[in-house]
Order: sequence, then structure tokens, then C-alpha cells
Amino acid sequence: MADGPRLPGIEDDEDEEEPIVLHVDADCFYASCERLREPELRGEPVVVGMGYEPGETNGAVATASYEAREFGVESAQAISTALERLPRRAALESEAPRASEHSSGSPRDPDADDHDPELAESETGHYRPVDMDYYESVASDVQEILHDCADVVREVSIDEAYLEVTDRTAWEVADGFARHVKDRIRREVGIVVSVGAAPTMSAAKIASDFDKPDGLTVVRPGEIREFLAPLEVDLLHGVGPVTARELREMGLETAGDVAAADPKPLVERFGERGRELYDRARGEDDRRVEPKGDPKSFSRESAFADPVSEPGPKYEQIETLAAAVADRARREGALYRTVGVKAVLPPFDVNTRARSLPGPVDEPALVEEIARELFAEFEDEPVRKLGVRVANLEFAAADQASLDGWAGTPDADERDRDTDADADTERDTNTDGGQSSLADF
DNA sequence: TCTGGGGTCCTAGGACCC
DNA sequence: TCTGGGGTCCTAGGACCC
Repeated sequence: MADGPRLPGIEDDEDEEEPIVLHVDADCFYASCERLREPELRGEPVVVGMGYEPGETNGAVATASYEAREFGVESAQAISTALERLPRRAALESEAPRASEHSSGSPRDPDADDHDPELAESETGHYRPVDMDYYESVASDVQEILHDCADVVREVSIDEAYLEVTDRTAWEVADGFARHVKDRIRREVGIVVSVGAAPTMSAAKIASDFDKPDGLTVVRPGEIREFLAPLEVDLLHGVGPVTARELREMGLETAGDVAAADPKPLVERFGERGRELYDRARGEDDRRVEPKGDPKSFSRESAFADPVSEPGPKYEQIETLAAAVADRARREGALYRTVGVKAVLPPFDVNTRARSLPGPVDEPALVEEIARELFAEFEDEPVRKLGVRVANLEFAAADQASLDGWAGTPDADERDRDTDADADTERDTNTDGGQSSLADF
């Protein structure tokens, strides 16, 4: 606006102050990873299933390649539904990939296809179980490049990150910079990503989604509202099916409608979220890219193939999950103050229970004990899914060292004392005895 | 769309405190 | 004692995201 001196090619002084945020989002990441180690899958429909085992029909779709999506396979869909739309290529193949498996005239396993035995290969797809360890190793290669390209990186999930690159590029060449990031990841890792560049995190996020797959969309300062206006409300981050329906009932179909609406009813109906929605639709978002902080909770859950009514197997599962969660916390160096369970009863009735302790602990036996107690009220109910969670985490690592210095009580000592106390005291969180480790805090 | 697993944030109500 | 207002912590549920 002001008429001060301008650098060549820069339209407006204000633009210089506008942050340049990149949102990098891998396209059907799990499927791409599978193709990385199994190049025969390139160009083929690939479905990666969670809770899926080769040859089985249980589980849900984690990721479907774009070829698989053509058949109506969608993420979060039941594998059984996906299989109806896109039958499995051959049952044998998914157990142990063999080079010649899908060459012509291969013998069929009896349960290879429960459908048309004459099914054309072109109408079948490849199903693979999720292999997080492998995907994480690929993701860390990608992340290395991202950190190399930006001053601040915020990893949102395994396949998605925000980059603050204001000092690395300029608006007039932002598309070239984004191209460079894309190319490096493709060349060095073999993964295709979509990138959005914008002055705000929320616009960058939508921009990366705009032209998927292999997309590159730059939204320059002053263009955000115009860019968002025609988009359906459910494309806005934070608007799911429920909110989208309610917005439509209010006569708001697009981001432009929301931006032009009276914010009062939005705030009345949706509270703080309504305000945020309104601001974001107008291109207003002053969040800066910051590295992700410590996690707030750890949880593990697992579903039964069919609802289970007998207490035995359910308590067994609770114990397994409790041990896994406690182990995770210990490995990550986290103390927890709250233990919770989740019981999903048919048809899909989600129940959660939680109990907090007076102070943070690292005690696997206690996690199990509390989880069992919290679960007791559901022991005779049919249960389809169970979960165990620890929350109110404390990552004491940094402080702990100095604390140890004067207190002279390493972690292990505290744990031992606590376990001893455990043996002879009822572990009621409100009694004052038997909580020696807690008293230290 | 009949439902997998790991998270985050928000809200509402109750307990409790001053 | 029927009674104000503010604050915090806790639990449960819900919506949402990937």
C-alpha cells in the first residue's frame, strides 16, 4: 500500500511480511510405499488394509491408490466392501509376492475370488496389510528432505507436514521452490507429493489438496478468499460430515457463503469452532508454523472379529493393550497421570472411562490394574472393540536429571518402591498411604 | 459407509475451593 | 444456611483428522 521503495518484481510491500507456508502431502502414501518395494504394483490398483490379513476379508481400507479409487474403493471402507467393488487379484499372491504369480493361466486358490472366475485381471486389485515400520522408514527419508528445505517443519502425520519457508524463497518464485521440494522427494525417495503454498497454514493445507495427485498450487497473498470461495464447505479443515450438513441447513454451501455470512449464528451454533470456521473461510489465520510438541496421550486399541461376551478374552485383551501402552510410554520417556479404557459395544456404542492419579507415574502393573477395574462394568457386555489409553503425560527427561542431582532418586528406585507399596496397599488413589513415589512430586 | 487404529481439540456438567 | 460469582480440575462424549 505504502509508496516506499520496492524491490523489482515485488508487487506490494505487504507481501514481504506475509509468511510463505508450504503444506506437503504425500499422495496415497501407504500405497506408494508398497510400490516402492514392489515396483510391479505401479499403475495397478492397490489397497492397503488396516486389521487386514492376506486372504481374509476383515479390516478397513487405510489407503487406496487412485486406480483403486476408480472402482469405488475409499479410505475407511470395510475391506469386505472394497472386495465387492474391486476383487482381489489372487489370494496366493498377497501372501508372498511372486514375480510370475499374475502371469496368464496361474492356478487359482479356491478362495481367490468368490466372484466371477473369468474375472478380467484389469478388474482386480492388489491388497496389502499395513506395515507401519516400513512406511515410517520411508517417511523419515522424506522428512529429512523437508528439514533441509525449511527453517521450521511441523509434521502433522506420517505423510503430511507444514513448512515455513519465508526466508528461503519469495512469492514470485514460490512455485519454483515448491517444485524443487517435490522433485527432490520424487528423485531421492521415489514418493510423489502434492504441495500447496499460501500465506496461512489453513490455505496451504487446502491448496495441497486442490490438485491432487502430484499437485502444486500456489495461493498468493490477497488471493485466499477468492481461491476458497467456490469450494464446498466440507473441504475446509475441521468440517466433517456433521458440520457440513448443519452448515448446509443454514444455507451455507461454499466457503464463500461462510465468509459472507453473519458470524453470530455460526458462533452460537458451533462455539469457538464457528468463529474459527468463519475466520478461515475469510482467509484469516495467524497461526505460525511451529514444531510439533510432546504427545498428549498414547493409546492402543483392537477390534474383535465378532463381538465377545465372555469376560475372559476381554480381560486378556485389556492386559495386552495395557502392557503395550505402558511399554510405549516407557520407551518414549513419558510419565502418565491418567489411565483410561474404551469399550465399543454393538452396534457402535463408544464408552470411555478414565481415572487420574495424584501424580505422574511409570508403572505398567498399575496401568493394567486400573484398566481392569475401569473395564469391569463392561465385563458381561458384548464388546466389539477395546482400547487402553494413558494421558496427562509428562516428559520429565530434561528436568529429571537435575532432580536426580539433589534428590538422589533415580527412576528405578521410585518404581521399585512403588511396586513394593503396591503389594500391600489397596491402590485407592485417594488414600494417603502407599503412594511414596507420588509424595516426591 | 455398518465401522480400523492412533491421535487432537472442544464442550458440558459436577466436585470442590475461595 | 438455599445461597453469589469465579476458578480449576476431572470425566465422558463427540467431532474431526490422517
